[in-house]
Amino acid sequence: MTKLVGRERTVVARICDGILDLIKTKELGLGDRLPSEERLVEDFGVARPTLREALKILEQDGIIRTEHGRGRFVMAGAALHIERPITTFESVTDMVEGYGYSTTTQLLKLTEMAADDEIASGLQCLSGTPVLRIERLRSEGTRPILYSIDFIKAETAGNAISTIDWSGSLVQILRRRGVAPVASTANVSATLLPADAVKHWKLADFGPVLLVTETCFTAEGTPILFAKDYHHGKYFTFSFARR
Amino acid sequence: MTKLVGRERTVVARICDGILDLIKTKELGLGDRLPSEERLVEDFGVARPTLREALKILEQDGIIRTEHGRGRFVMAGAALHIERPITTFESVTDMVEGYGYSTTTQLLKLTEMAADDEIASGLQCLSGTPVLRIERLRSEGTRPILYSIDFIKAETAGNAISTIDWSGSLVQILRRRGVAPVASTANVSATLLPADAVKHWKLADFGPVLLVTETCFTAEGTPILFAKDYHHGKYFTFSFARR
DNA sequence: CTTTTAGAAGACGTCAGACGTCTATTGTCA
DNA sequence: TGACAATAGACGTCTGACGTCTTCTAAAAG
Repeated sequence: MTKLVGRERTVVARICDGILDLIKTKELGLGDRLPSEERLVEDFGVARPTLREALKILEQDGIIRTEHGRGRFVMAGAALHIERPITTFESVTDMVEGYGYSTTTQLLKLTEMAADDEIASGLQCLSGTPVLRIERLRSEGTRPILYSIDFIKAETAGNAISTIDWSGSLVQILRRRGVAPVASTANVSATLLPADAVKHWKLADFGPVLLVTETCFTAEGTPILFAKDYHHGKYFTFSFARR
Repeated sequence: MTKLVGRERTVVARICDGILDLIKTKELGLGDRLPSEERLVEDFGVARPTLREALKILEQDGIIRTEHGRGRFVMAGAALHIERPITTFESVTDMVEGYGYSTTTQLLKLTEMAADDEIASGLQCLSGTPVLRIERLRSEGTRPILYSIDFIKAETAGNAISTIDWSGSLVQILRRRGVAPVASTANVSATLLPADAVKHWKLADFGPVLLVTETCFTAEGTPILFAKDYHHGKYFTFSFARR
């Protein structure tokens, strides 16, 4: 599986890391000019096209800026280092852990239903397609901090519904079934908890919530999971870079 | 200013657009294999290193995935097309317009003050540094939808404070002063309007707000603007891709 | 002596061709 | 029939060269 033991994966990746190191170790500051391609080629012992592929990546990432005839310069993006950018795909479970919370997950309700328009649009299937609705609540101690509703096509779970431990990471469950989500389109808004959830599960005084609605895709581009995560406003805040 | 009239800027950019077009026009679907480098080199009439720079960009963007010895494949990222991704830097003014709102901006209060810890951290200056506090309200008709507080160093405005029309786009004002913000680190959370703002400006029943706190940087990496934008929960929702 | 201008140097942009390595397929041999 | 070796296709990297853009400098003009 992994043949990248002990060294970098590719030369290009190694160069990227090398240059990022230069910036991280303050050898290069904001606005500074990078060494010329010729110098970098010498320093890293690589060919120019290879070096340029690496530089293009950094440029694309907003780390450096290129000016024809002048050189390359460390850009604001280099300072825009975000600890846990929301733009990096990760499971809710990992995200919550990353925030330092140790939560318990409670499966509120597991139902099979027909996809309504919103779900069908999220999972890119036809309205009425059988889907699994997984309603869960994560709590830090006794305090609920994340109410979520996940939808997956019923066929994805197959007939393993009853054997699955739904209180674990949904992403991991899917990964084990060979349909690992690797990316998503997401949407964030501020709202309140759904009224029926408040009533059914006694979730009053939850306050403003950060609602993240996302459709997760496999590497092949198949929508595999549609999720609505209601993050307690006091416990969650998301960071990202804009450029 | 613009020497890119009539044609693409660079060959690499032209290739990127060309390949994205292939995907957009459905000539290439999710999971499909791209033509080989050799074929693409022929089709686009470019050299292989040049082509590869373009492909590296698309790979970095999550549009395609590369497998050594197998080829390149259209990835989920290609479907992850977001209309107005929050991860693209733009002024609040442009953002609001992009949402189709035609708002009027009201300058609530303009004060000079000493930076507290939060502001100092945002603008990366010392606590106590003189800053301008620009408190504004954008309304759609009579309905307030965006309450914002912006901070810039007093020295940035210089002695032009009184001559500036603060109801315009702050980003544009800065741009005209030669310190155009081009990127930012941002943070989003769900909360309510600050109590004092509600009281002073009669902003009750605003409901849950999406608070975006961001530090904007110039191309040189100088923090130039620290902003707190309270978006009305019912009127704003932000999209982005995660990968 | 000052100003203008042309040249050179430095740096990025692109092209051309070659070789290595990885994957998958095919065909042969046991 | 099954295992293995050869081969073709595709990406990864290297070498070298030429074009264009920016800047600086030094020579030429005033």
